[in-house]
Formats: sequence, C-alpha cells, structure tokens
Amino acid sequence: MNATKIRTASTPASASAGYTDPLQALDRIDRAILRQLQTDASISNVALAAKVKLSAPACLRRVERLKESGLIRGVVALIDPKAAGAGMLVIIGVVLDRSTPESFAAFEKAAQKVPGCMECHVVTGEFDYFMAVRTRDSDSFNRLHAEQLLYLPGVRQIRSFMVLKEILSTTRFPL
Amino acid sequence: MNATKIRTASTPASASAGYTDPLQALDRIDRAILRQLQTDASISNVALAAKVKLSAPACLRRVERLKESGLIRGVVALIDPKAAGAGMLVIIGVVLDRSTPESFAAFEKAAQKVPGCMECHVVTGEFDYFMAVRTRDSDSFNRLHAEQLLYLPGVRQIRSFMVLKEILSTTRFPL
DNA sequence: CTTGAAATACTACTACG
DNA sequence: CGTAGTAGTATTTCAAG
Repeated sequence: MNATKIRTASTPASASAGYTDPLQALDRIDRAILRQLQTDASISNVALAAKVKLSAPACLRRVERLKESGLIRGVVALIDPKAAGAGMLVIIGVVLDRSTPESFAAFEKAAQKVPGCMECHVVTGEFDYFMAVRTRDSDSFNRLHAEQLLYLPGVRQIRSFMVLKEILSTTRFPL
Repeated sequence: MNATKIRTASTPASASAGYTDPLQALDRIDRAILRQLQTDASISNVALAAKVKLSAPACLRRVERLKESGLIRGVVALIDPKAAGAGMLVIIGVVLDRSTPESFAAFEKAAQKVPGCMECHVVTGEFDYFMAVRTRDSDSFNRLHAEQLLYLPGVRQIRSFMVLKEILSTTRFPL
C-alpha cells in the first residue's frame, strides 16, 4: 500500500456510520482535477490549472500526488471498438465441469488469451464466470464460439448474450 | 463519420475473405504508437517518437491523425476502483415487465443514474439488460439493491452475480 | 504524401519566498 | 500555495526524399 497524504475536504460528508468515501473525502479541487482527467487527460497542465483555479506548479503537484497515492491507476488512450473493427460485444456466462482449483486455473489462463476478451470474472450464482468479448460481427463471433470458446478447458456450458445496444460503457467514477 | 486517411501496411494480412481488420491494416509504426498509448499515454511525444524510431514532429502528426480518424476515442485517467472505495463489482441481469419502447426508455434513463453503474447493455437471451455496478462491499451493495435497483422502472426480475475475482479487466485492444 | 532539421512558442519543472 | 526562472517539450516552417 501507498501512504501518500491526500487533501481531505473540511466537511467529511460521509454516507453512513464509520466510513468515508475516499473520493468524497477529497477536497473540491482534487475532485475537479479527477473529473477533468477522467474525461480528457490530454489537456495540458497549465490549462488544467486554469480550470481548477490554481497555479500550474500547485496543480501539477496535486496530479502527481493523486498518481503516487494510487488513486489514478494510469493514463491511457481509448480505442473506439467500432473503428477497430470490433463493434460487436457479447457477454458470456460460463459453467465449468468441475470446481477444482486446477480446473479454474486452467480456464482462467486460457480465457485471457481469447482474442477480443475484455473482461473475465469469477462470479457467484448459476455461472462460474462472466466474460465480455469484442468481435466484428455475428459471423466472426460464431467462428470464435465454434473454434475457441467451446474448446476452453473444463467448460460444461456456455451461454452467450449478444449485446444489441450499449446504453452505458464508462471508465469514469462520478464525483 | 470521419474520412482521415490512415497509413496502411504494405502487407494487408487480412483474416478471411474480403475483410481487413482496421488495426492490422495499420503500418508497423502506427501499431507501435497505439500499443504504447493504450498502455501509458502520459509519455511525452519525444519519448514516444524515440520508441517508435521517428522524429518528434512525424510522431506527433501520426498521433493526431489517429485521433482525428476516430480510432483513438480519447485519452483518459483511470481511477483504481479499490482506492476509490468501490472495490466490489456486481454483474446484474435484468428482466423487464413489458417489452414496450416506453418501458425500455424509462429503464435506460434510470439505470444510467444508478450510482456506480459502469456498464448497461441491452442483450439477447433470458435477460433484457446486463449491468455492471461498482460498490464498496456487500453491505453497500445490499443497500443499493434494496433502495435503488428494485425500484428501477418496469423491472420484473433482477439477478445479481457478485464478482469474486476479477481475472481480466482491460480497455486494451491487442495489436 | 511523408519525413526530418531548425526555429519559435509553450509548457513542465525547480527553487525559493 | 504562488512567483520567477530554467530546462525541456510541443508545434510550425520548410527543404528534401
């Protein structure tokens, strides 16, 4: 863990008993910085400083502290799935044959190599895993399904949910 | 749509008949640029130029073209969910009462306002929607479930799949 | 149509008050 | 936190491949 000190708001404004939301605990300026950088991090530091009404060095120090503290995990370019020829998204529920550690490990190792696999999570309930896979169209998904997904190790059942419309898909945390 | 011309590889190397993957169609340098920016876009342009063995101006022009073409949708800071006090992820399958346009519209409008909702998609199959919601812990999810999810308009059934382990969660497209 | 070298304008970063 | 100064970067211009 990292123990960098972060500026806290004077009004803690916590939700319920004994816990303060780390994001809400930030002061007004740090929140404004995060709001901006989550939306567009290609802004220059001087422009960012002007937006949050701070001098450039002070602003830069805050951004660096937010990175060092681990709150900002990284700054990345996002590729448009459609422009990348992967406009189709499929949610996949997976049930394994056996519930052994080896079985899970083998599946997880293989699942990460599935082309276009963006997410893969162990879940509770009627499925063992949920995956989110990006592909070009139904044809290419059908190929992926027949040639790769069905051959993932230890799979008993696969249920595919084709995404018809992406209502919301964000990396942003509200502030 | 944007019609900016992008550098194409001399070897198209397409998959199967009549289609070329837009990402694979890029030349070696553009792919190297995207690979880097998808991983860490906080790199300076001169450092990026050195990495891809190009002069700074030439490199900058390519990056700008990739943005203008729409392939790069944006550059953003990613917040670490755990550090933000939202270390728990839940996948939620939703079935609506009725399948009318009004019913769908009302649900979609409300779903986007659910605190911590990162994704919401219309899907085929036994559910109408899948949502991904980030929250602090099972307690806070229980509160969210009882106070918000159950009151989303037109909901017949909600099934929650708690994520026990995030195997893979990426915004990166392989190149 | 793209590249790289040089020149200029800004920006990031440091030292200090 | 801000001001002032320095170092380094982004960006334009232009000549050349």
